[in-house]
Amino acid sequence: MKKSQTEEKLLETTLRLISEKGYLGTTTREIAREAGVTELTLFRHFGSKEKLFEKVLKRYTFLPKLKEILPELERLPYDDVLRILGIGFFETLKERKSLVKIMLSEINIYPDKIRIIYNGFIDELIKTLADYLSFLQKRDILRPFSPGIATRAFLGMIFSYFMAEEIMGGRIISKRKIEKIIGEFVNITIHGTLKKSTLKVTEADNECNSNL
Amino acid sequence: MKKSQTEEKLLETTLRLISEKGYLGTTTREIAREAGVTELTLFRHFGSKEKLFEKVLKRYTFLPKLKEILPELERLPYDDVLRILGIGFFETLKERKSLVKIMLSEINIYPDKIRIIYNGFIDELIKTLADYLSFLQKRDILRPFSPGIATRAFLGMIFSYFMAEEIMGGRIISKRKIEKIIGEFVNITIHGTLKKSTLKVTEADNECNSNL
DNA sequence: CATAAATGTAAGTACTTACTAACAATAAAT
DNA sequence: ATTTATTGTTAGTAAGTACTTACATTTATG
Repeated sequence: MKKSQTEEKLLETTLRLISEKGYLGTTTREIAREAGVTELTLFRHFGSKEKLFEKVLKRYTFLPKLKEILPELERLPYDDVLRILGIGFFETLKERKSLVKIMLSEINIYPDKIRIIYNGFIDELIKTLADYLSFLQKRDILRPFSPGIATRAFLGMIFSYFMAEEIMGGRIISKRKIEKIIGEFVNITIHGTLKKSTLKVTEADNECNSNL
Repeated sequence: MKKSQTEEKLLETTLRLISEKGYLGTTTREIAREAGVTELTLFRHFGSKEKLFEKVLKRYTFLPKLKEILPELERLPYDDVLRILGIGFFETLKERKSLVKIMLSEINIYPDKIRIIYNGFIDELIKTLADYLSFLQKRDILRPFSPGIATRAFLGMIFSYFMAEEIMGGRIISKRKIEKIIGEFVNITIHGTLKKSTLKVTEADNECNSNL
């Protein structure tokens, strides 16, 4: 077999096994067997278990596709932007579920390696969406609030739902269902961030929360 | 030393070490040494490493205190209820940070043991808050939406923030800062769930989201 | 003080781990 | 077809793991 093919198979297998059983819970013998090669081949290609792990993290990093599609979205209505971004975020998490699992379980043992991936994905996404919210604020469409925190609120709803269902619950959520859920999340976020005048609101609605 | 004191020390030490280095990354030798006893003492008390781990999970389970305080809150204004519950939720996560770390890193290896804890805490909290939202909907204070999903949205914001900062970021968030952040989360949730008429809104605000 | 409960010491077992050495067999490239 | 790159086989090492046994020592309690 060609060198690159063998390495590819080993990387795949390592990603899967470590996401299922953890770094320490996965043995090099097992990886090699599941990849259909000898343990020695594994070491000839990657030198050590830890180097193999590092290559896995580099190879299966998140794609920055969400950041790329946002500029095209800026002419769509607010709720469509949130919906498309939200669904894209969830689908990315689902595609990279194995990587997410590894990040969660190995963050304490390899914080540096994991944080590089985490920041490269989340920070940029937050910044992009926050800039968009900030833009809508300046156009007086959204009420005043911290765009960074609102972004984290919206993405946080989705991430927590993913965590609860797909990671902790071990369930696989259908596309239809997640679209419905994210639709509700979008509604809450829209009503929660739109300027009241945009909602055709009268004045003196500051105490609206206290009269219950 | 008294039996109970030794066991207590061992349980504490196990919680801390496993939360830092994972179940497989923590050796019984190390636990015993850090607890100031012999490895043999550990086995005499708990029989096996796994049984010790189970006792740790049982002992340091989340307290259901949030559920208990909610009935007293029902006469407070909506925003105060959310704020108090949100801060309480975050503080609980922070207090049990070690347990949260263990749950995240061992969910794949011991899904049954972990899910018992997870469900015992989260499910009940969601149900309680969702019932409260449902109650406000029936009194026509909140607009129609799924109470369960809205609850998960609100708690999800907070949980994700906790994950991002305290777990992935390794930062410790001050009480002052988290109160400010949760204040923003509460604002979004309130505006996102209150009935428009409560916001003194005119009719025909259905298309408000599409005219951007 | 005396009895019993708890802990320590030390040695060891059976097993698993990441990783290596020497040599033979196979597949790919020229 | 022949060289070269890649893999397999087999055996092994040194270290670490959870856990045990037998016996001595300490500590708490009545």
